[in-house]
Amino acid sequence: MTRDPKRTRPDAPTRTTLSRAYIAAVALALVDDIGRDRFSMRKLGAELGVDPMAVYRYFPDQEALFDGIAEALFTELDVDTLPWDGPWHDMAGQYHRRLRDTLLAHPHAVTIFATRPLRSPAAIDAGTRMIGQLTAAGIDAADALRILRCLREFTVGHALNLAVLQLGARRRSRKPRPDSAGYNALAYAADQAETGDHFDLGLTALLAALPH
Amino acid sequence: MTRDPKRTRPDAPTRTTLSRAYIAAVALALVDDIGRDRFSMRKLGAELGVDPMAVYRYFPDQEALFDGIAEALFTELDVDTLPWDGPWHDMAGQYHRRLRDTLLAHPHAVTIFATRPLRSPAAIDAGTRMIGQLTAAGIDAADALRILRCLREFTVGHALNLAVLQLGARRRSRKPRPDSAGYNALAYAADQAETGDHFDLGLTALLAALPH
DNA sequence: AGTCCATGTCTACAGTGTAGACACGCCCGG
DNA sequence: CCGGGCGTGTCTACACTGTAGACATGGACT
Repeated sequence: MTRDPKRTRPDAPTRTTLSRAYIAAVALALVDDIGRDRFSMRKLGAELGVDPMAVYRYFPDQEALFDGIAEALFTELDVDTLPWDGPWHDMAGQYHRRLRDTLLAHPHAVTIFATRPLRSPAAIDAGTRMIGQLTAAGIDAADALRILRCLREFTVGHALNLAVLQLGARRRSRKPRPDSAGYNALAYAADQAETGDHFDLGLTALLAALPH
Repeated sequence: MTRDPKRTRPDAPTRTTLSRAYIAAVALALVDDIGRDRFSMRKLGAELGVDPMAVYRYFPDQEALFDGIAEALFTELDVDTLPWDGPWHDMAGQYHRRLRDTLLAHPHAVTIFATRPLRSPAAIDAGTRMIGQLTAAGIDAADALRILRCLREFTVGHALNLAVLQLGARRRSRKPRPDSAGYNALAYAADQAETGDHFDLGLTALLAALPH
């Protein structure tokens, strides 16, 4: 089961005190390990080597901690290294591909990311920069936001769908054999289409049909 | 707060015994009222006028009950009345618009729907019918599945995003005034773009760029 | 030296999902 | 007619959850 027994867990920064970022990173690693539903503040405390209540000095409640996890995922995107100077199609394409890859690297955390708005300064800053790049290309600001929302919603929906399928397949393991009665056109198509290889199809379709 | 004090709750079918469908419908109504996080089996039992443990005669656990809620949402789509005989663009367009409308009518239940695969017979049947309509139009089965996945992922991602924004706005109520420092290009664009009116943009873009 | 405050700890409480034994009504073979 | 099974709802109990509130402690600053 644990393919990677020594799962990478962020090292404590010489263990002086806790910090929001460190707690969020450990919480993310714990969610990666055991999933959101098995996650608990007590287990997080144990993982931190600290009383569970200590976390509440840094986050008002579990919901805020999950906001922190979403933030940690966002910083993993490293948006500063995007092509902010080229055509916006390149920037947007790369950004959403990175978003997809990052989310799929944390399948257990995708629902956490997908179910809350990201309002951290870094995220807002990236959003404004994107809007700016589109308006610089002659696109109305409102249209720019619409376009970016479409791309983002497709990407997040895609990652969420894949994560759900992948995690659900683990416990069900129901794949009808080609000779069984349940093997219909849908199952046949699913056999042909590798799961997840349609992301580029949708992304390029969206980019192609939207204004340049 | 409760704009609609007498919230429509499905009538008991002359109250002989419970049933999976009835329990799922009441659970959905309860989630609509109080949200998924405040939902509990005990409250569901109270709403049903029955011991909480009675539900476990019909669903093995809460997760299975939520599967039932997702099923209830799917049946609300009434897929039989889709234009199964016309061009598949019409069928797919109408289907995903209905899906969006239904999900937005249950903002508190969107996360439940989005975070589990739908494997009910009705859903599988609808899926195979859709695949069939696309292959009848000369599209390879694997490509048909890819196309449908793109559309579905965009739609679900969209509904999830809107639900999250709408529900989050209720508790935060943070909308920067135009004269404040936090009013940047993103906030300006958000003021211009009505939330949610970009769905047609993305859907038609996807349909236009995909094979006919 | 004394005060304050940030940080971590402890206890406690209300509420959760659900396992397992129990009670009651209906149906059906004798 | 009966008696027993069985489907359905009930009750109790347990391990576990998030988190409020009081407490300890150690270093920093006056």
